[in-house]
Amino acid sequence: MTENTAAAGADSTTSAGPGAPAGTPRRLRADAQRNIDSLLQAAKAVFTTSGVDAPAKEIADQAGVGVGTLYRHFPQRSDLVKSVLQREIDACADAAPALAASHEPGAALTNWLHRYAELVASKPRLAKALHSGDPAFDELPGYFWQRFEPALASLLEAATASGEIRADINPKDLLYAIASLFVPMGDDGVAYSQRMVGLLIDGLRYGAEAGQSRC
Amino acid sequence: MTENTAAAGADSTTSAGPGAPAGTPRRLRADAQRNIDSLLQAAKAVFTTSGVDAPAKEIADQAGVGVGTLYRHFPQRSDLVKSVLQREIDACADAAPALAASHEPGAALTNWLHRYAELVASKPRLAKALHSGDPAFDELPGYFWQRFEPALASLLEAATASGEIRADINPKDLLYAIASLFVPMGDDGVAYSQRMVGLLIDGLRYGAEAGQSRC
DNA sequence: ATAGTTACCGGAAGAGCATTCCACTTCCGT
DNA sequence: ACGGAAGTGGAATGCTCTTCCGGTAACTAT
Repeated sequence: MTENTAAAGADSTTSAGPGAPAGTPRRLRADAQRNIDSLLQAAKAVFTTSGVDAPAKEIADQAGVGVGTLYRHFPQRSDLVKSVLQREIDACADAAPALAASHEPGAALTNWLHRYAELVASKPRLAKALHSGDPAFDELPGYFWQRFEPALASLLEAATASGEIRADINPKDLLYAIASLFVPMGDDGVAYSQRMVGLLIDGLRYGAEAGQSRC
Repeated sequence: MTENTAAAGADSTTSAGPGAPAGTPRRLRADAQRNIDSLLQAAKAVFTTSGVDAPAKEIADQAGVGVGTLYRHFPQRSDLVKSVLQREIDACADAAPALAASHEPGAALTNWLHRYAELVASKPRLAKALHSGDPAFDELPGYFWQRFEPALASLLEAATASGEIRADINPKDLLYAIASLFVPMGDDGVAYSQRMVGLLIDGLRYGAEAGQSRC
């Protein structure tokens, strides 16, 4: 994961923001950036163990900062949830080029798809919060596709070019199909869903040799 | 997903001693029953205006009782939510025979379907809480079908017998279809969904004269 | 009808969490 | 090294949930 993480503001980092209204080219101080990282890391851990409604102090303690610092960077709880998800999306999307560089195209693709499935599977509570109708999360689905579609597209392209994968696969469809497999599942069905995803990936291979399979 | 028809029997009368458990349903005192009614009515109102997370005191005040009384009858918040929903389901289901007695079969059917659609449409937040994975609500879907399927079945039967409605309609399918129309909608799309339901109901009529319409 | 026996009511008290505020600390440019 | 500004931490405040118990009103036996 690269250093992204604007807190609530959604700005900062490298871009000076030409479109921004004379706003904040001010770079974040080093300790502030460090604390934000700690908070996001702690929040991710606490969210998975104690749920998204965990006490703020628990997150602050785990990050080794005061609650004031938490509220400074994430005035609303939804800001924290949003940033955690964005960071996870980034981490997963950034893994695509890395895998492409270190594996055969076919292996890179399947590895990444499992990584993606893992991400989708491990966030049932976050996904619920996300679809709760809270307008604070409206931008997340867009970010999701914006990051994942190009990432998968390049992997697919490489695998197709090397002849390991058939050519009639649409990235968005595949992402959506895998995500759908996990929707109805609770905590138990994860293994089942993993098997289904494996089947799906095998299906990708099939067409490469046999031309076109059934629907 | 497979809905389970869980037995929703579970009455509030838990026999205390093994000595005389039979025949002592321990009737509720009159004022207690009155307060429970007030609480359910108030909870319904507050849930729709302030959401399911509204303060307990707000509900107690609106019901004209103390918070102690609320917690006596509904120790858990989910108990209150569950009871409110059951009461609404009951009210809607009980409206079916009443409509059948006071209207032509066709009118009774369409009136009831609109009533049902209204119920489904007005409870997005409650529905969310219901699907939140909390096992406290596991029995509710079963109760839903158990009450509504027979209610609609009798209305459909009468309307079919009088020739106003075609015969190839399955009660459960129709209930599910109407409920589905409201799923993706937020607060704005209610009007749209209502139009779709109207269309659906018109479709029921169509087949009665012309045989079989498009899907 | 009356007195006795409960079940039940109501709100005050205790505990926990979210959020704010500001004196103090740490960083960065000069 | 120094001064100013950005950033920090945690005490303080207010709100809410939940429990508890003295008082009250409803049933019951006579």
